[in-house]
Amino acid sequence: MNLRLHDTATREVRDFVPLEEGRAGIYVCGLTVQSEPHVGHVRSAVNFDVLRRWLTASGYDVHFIRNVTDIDDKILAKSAEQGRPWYNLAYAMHAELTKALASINVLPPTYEPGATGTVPEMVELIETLIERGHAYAAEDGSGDVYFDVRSWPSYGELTRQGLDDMEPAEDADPRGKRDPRDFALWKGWKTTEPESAAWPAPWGRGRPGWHIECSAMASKYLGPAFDIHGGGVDLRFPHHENELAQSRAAGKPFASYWMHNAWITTAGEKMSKSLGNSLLVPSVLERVRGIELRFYMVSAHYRSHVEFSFEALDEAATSFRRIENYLERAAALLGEVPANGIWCAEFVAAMDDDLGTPAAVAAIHDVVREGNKLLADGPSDALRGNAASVRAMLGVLGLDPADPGWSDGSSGAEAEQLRGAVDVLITALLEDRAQARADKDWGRADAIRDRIKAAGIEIEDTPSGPKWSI
RNA sequence: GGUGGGUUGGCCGAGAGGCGAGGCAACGGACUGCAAAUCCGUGUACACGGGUUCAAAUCCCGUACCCACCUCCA
Repeated sequence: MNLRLHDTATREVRDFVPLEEGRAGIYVCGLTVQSEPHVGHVRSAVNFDVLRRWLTASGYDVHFIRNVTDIDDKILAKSAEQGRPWYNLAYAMHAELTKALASINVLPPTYEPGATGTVPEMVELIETLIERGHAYAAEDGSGDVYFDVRSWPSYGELTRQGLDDMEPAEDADPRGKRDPRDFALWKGWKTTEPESAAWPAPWGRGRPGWHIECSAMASKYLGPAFDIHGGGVDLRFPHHENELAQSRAAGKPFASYWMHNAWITTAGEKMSKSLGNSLLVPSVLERVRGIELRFYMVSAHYRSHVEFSFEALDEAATSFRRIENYLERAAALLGEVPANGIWCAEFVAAMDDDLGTPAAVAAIHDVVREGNKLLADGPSDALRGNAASVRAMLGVLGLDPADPGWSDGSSGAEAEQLRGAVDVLITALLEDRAQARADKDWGRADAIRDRIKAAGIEIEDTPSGPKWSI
């Protein structure tokens, strides 16, 4: 079976046919770097990271471009509020985003262009649109340039909306627009804005409109036609609709497939406020590990709305530990298990069916159950193959616990040393307990175990002796 | 007004006409000195009302409720 993907433009799951055999170009709308990322923000990144990994695993040469919007109205407003330069805010928040994505093992894109670094290409694109009669400089002398939606008959094709059915924007200031639905390609500099937030252009200094940046960056790095364009559902309209219109109006075929991920929202209006900051990625990671947060996200289909709750998050973490425990016990028996095992047929079928990660995870659980049975019979090739298979499938989802991508500061040399020290101490206590057990002095044996437990360390008796874990 | 999505067992979360995905929790059993972990077993879930069909969570019609988006900012 071949990979099939849901295409927003056709509203159906279609076979994925790349423009060029064996190669896939993907453009994903990243974030506007205006504040710290919360779990909702990073879901999109995780979803498209899974797409990218599956394509790569399936043999495609993937070119993955994810942009950063580093200049826009919100950034200007927030930086003014905070009394710091806009570029400082954008830079700092970009760093936070990078950190957050690394903490959930999202691979760095092939390239991460920023809007401010692509201004000349945007100016070129706008010039083309003006030449072709699809854009015009505002008549009010503001220096704004607008896209002329009436000049593009197929406007609305992505979301299947007719221009005349759209709710008229009553509060919109028509300014120099010919039609209230025309959107800004270029925003003329205003005296209230910092001079550093403006770039030279034939229509006067100014800054790019929101939509033009993605058209320019996608074309620059992937070409006028590319395979997949992704982003959150809220971007379908107006952002993606506008990108599509302006790109096609400029003579570029643009994306073959449009993919949109659903949101994570918070439960109950009453709670949303109090949850507020606690949903920032670093804060969630005080409760669960990055790999567990990622597992939580991957457990739901990317097009399904997820209502975030800490209960569900904890449950997902418990579920993931079952898989992780299996791999640990297999490794204890076999030594290092290779990461290149085979994917089971159910897993492949699930992933090929529009990235059916919930079914893929179920397939992994089934293999783990088989593995747990094999574990009882001691080391074997079957066990090795099974564990390698689990690692391989987890790897496709970015969830292989042994992936170096999960190592952070806490698992460095210092942590290793600490672990060694704890091991010596616990081993001494376990020797006492073993003696007590040999003497059938259960009271003393359990007291030792309880004491260790009170320190936050669990003791499990396994066929190969007691094992400790934090 | 327009466009699209949703409502599944105690909980999370798949599926899209025909053997109850998977996980978490619970209960029973096996194993264990006791645990833990693991394995085996236990559920008559598809918002509501009609209809089509040998067969409907799944298709059709209607109803209710919820959500997203509708042109800088939404």
